[in-house]
Amino acid sequence: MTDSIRSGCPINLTLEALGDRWSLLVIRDVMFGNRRHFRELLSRSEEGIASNILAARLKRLTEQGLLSRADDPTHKQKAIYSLTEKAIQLVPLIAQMGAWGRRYMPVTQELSIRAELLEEGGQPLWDEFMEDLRELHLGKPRTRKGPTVGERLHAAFLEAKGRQDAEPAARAKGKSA
Amino acid sequence: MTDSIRSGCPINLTLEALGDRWSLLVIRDVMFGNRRHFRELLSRSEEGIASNILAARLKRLTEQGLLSRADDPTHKQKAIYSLTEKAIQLVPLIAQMGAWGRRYMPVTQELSIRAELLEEGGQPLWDEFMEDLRELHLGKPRTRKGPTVGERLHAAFLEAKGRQDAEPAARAKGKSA
DNA sequence: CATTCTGCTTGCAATATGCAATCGGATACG
DNA sequence: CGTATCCGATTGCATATTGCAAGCAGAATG
Repeated sequence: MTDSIRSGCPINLTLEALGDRWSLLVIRDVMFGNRRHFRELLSRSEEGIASNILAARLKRLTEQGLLSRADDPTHKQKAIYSLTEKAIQLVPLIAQMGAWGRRYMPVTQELSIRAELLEEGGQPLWDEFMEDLRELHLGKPRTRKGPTVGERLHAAFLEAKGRQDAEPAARAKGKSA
Repeated sequence: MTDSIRSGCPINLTLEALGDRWSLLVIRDVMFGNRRHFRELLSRSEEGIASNILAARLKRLTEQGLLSRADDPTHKQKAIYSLTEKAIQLVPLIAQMGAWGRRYMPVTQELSIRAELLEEGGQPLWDEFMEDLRELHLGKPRTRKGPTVGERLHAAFLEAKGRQDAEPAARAKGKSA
């Protein structure tokens, strides 16, 4: 996490901002899981981030202008983390990461259903998602009606999860009943 | 560079494959700079990679199936590194990284001209570029004629560089003559 | 007043990175 | 030949980052 700039190349600078093992995972959890508090990010983390690492990343991401931090009115010690526009603009990048990972890495079905939908939806769906995120994190009311992209992704995730839970062990043998 | 899998999430797995400070820069140099030998990657590296890190990354990327290694017939100690299809499929991801970096990070004009062109060209240009890379790295002849995307990007880069060299220091004050 | 929850810190061991020097073999040049 | 250069790495060592477990003080809850 040294902040010294090695070169002015866009790829390099993006890598310096997000190219470690945790930063983008934190943003993913805020973005797709709507985790807004420290404890939520800590205890519901799929990968099991350590508290000191999470604290360091939240601090750095806030300093970098990717997250903003606000007091929670319901609890004087609670902090609410929100995505900034800069982070919301990462949606296409994250979608491409998901698409590539889904194609070439040993992903689990359950966790990749969202990536699949994002890939199928393409830029129009990404734009919708970004609109929804702006409402959720920046307070800008959206014009579109109906369920948000986040809700649709989450519903599909739960559906895939339910389908998998109902059908244990059978997958490994390729059976369907 | 631990290889233990933390979760089956596509984002996480992509991050585990490429989410360090150097892996993607090596791929970038092979892809855009057509650096195919160890020494080329080492000495012409914009960010100044150390030889032990480069060796470790080349080894790991080869093991991961992102690069392939072949003997150079002209020199028994030379190795030629080539992109695999898996790495060529990173073009959209890298293009999005460039686009985001260009928008939000303090990039240098000279080094971001290629990212700009890739962004403007969009998916059709990315597809062309990937076709060209397949010819260069996988030996698959391309159907299209004319200069490759790599050549066009490089020409634009040289042009931007020349323009900047001819006009020293003036940029900082916003003068044009 | 004790318990739980809040974001976050500390100590410490393990791992990764950065840097400079160097390796043994292959090639080029005289 | 002989020696200088090039080849893809490797080694030793200092520093930086990570991972893990435990603990912190203040705020809310019962």
